[in-house]
Amino acid sequence: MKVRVRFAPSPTGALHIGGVRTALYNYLFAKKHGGEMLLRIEDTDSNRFVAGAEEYIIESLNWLGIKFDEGVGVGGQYAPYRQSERKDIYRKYVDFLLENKKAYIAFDKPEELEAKRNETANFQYDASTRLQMKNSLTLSENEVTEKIAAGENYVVRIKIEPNEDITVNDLIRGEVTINSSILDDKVLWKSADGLPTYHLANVVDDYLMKITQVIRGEEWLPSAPLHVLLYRALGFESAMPQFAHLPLLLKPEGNGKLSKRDGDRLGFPVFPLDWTDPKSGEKSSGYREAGYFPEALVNFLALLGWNPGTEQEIFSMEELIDLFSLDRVSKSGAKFDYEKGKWFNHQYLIRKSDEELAVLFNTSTSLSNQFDDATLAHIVGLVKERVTFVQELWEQTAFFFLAPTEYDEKTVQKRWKAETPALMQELIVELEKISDFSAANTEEIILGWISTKGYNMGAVMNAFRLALVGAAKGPHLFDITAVIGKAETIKRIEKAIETLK
RNA sequence: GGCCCAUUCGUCUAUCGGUUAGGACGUAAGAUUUUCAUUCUUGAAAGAGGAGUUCGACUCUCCUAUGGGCUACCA
Repeated sequence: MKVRVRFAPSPTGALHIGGVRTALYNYLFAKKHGGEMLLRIEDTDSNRFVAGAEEYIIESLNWLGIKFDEGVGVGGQYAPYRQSERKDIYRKYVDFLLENKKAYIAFDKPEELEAKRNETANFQYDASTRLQMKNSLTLSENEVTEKIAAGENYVVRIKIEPNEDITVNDLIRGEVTINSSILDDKVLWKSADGLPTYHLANVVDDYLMKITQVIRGEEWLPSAPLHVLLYRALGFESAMPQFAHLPLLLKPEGNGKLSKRDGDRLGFPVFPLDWTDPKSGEKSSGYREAGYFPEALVNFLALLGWNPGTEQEIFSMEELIDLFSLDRVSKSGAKFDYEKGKWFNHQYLIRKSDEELAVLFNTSTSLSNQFDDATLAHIVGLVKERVTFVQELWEQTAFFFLAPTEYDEKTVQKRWKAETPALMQELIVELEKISDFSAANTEEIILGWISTKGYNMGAVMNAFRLALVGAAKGPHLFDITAVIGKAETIKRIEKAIETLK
């Protein structure tokens, strides 16, 4: 049977990083088995619908290279893929359940239920209580039809038979068994917006869309037995998909799972892309805008809860697909370690060619075109080991483009002594004599000059660096002089002498 | 409260009854370097606790503890 999985987010805001990982695992699993993945939008809660969320989800996954074979934005033979557009389909199945006494109609109002919960500790709408409530089990058929005819609102609840052990065979956790008595008669059809709840819509759609594996977060594990019961009641049991409940992504400190509401307050983005909440106007940053490479984020996320059992850390999407397996997914939640995420980005950055980085660098800053492409690539290559993000390249290379306007005070105190100006004057004289200003040649001549004169290497070189860079940092000094050239090198030394005295 | 899931260095993890418990991030020290960084070397750092099962448990079972999830006409 062809593997078919789905990623089924709810458009209630930006997709967070945990959702991204779920999508990624679904994708890896599907591709590993030559199967298909579809995108279904679970918008059955009209109250929580957020404009733009659907587009955001699609753009995010697209950026990360997680591609759908079918679904919203792609189309396919099981369309529509937006649950709000499938209302009539669900209604048929609810009616089927009603006819077969697997579900019943209930008229209890939210306030009445609320009151019941307040007066009875651990109140649950189930086999032990439903006969005390207002529903088609306690009311006569006439009363029910009259109420409905009178326009009274009602919900449809599943009728859970008590005292039955229900076992869910989870691909990650093995057998999970619970007794049906602890389950409540969940609402399947809401009166508030005339739409099914997640449970019903989810089961019906997975069945109709021929889903073979349901790979979702662990927060769904408690309701998995309910879903199994729903498959049975609907007569879908023989086509029931397998379940795999993924461990959750946890906050780095304190406790709880990572959630949308964390925004930036944890000190790092929880969203793939920048996001502005349309209602509150609150802005949250995303990994893309923070400077992450999509491959790096994918690699980092893939390893949060899964590993191939080897000591390899860097994987391309193709390698991940090749190696992925659900039985190597861990069972316990993973705390999110942002520092490690940065390391992954650094690894991807240093693996990029100087030319490729130069292009990214060039577009990320608005520099003057004082250097040609080859020189720019050369400059980037000199410093790329030092940075995590492309946008950090500027602070590491600014002195190639601009002469220092100020000099780091500590370095001045340490490296610029009374005798330094005279030394620098001599250095200028030596530099003037050099015709081949390449790094190697300049270095040979200057170091030779220092040693024949018996000067202190550190005294000359550190002051020289201070004059060129303005601080005690930067790559090999003669790599800098070769790039900026003889005239600029001398000019900077003269300026330092003048400024620092 | 009830139910479910989990538990190896600070963090992500390897180990599928017999290992000096390995790797990575982070961290400490040292080396290299004319600066800073890189790089390299080395170090510190873990099986929650208690009972079993077994010749032998990190690994299997149970209990406890801790963490997490769920417990809506939200997903």
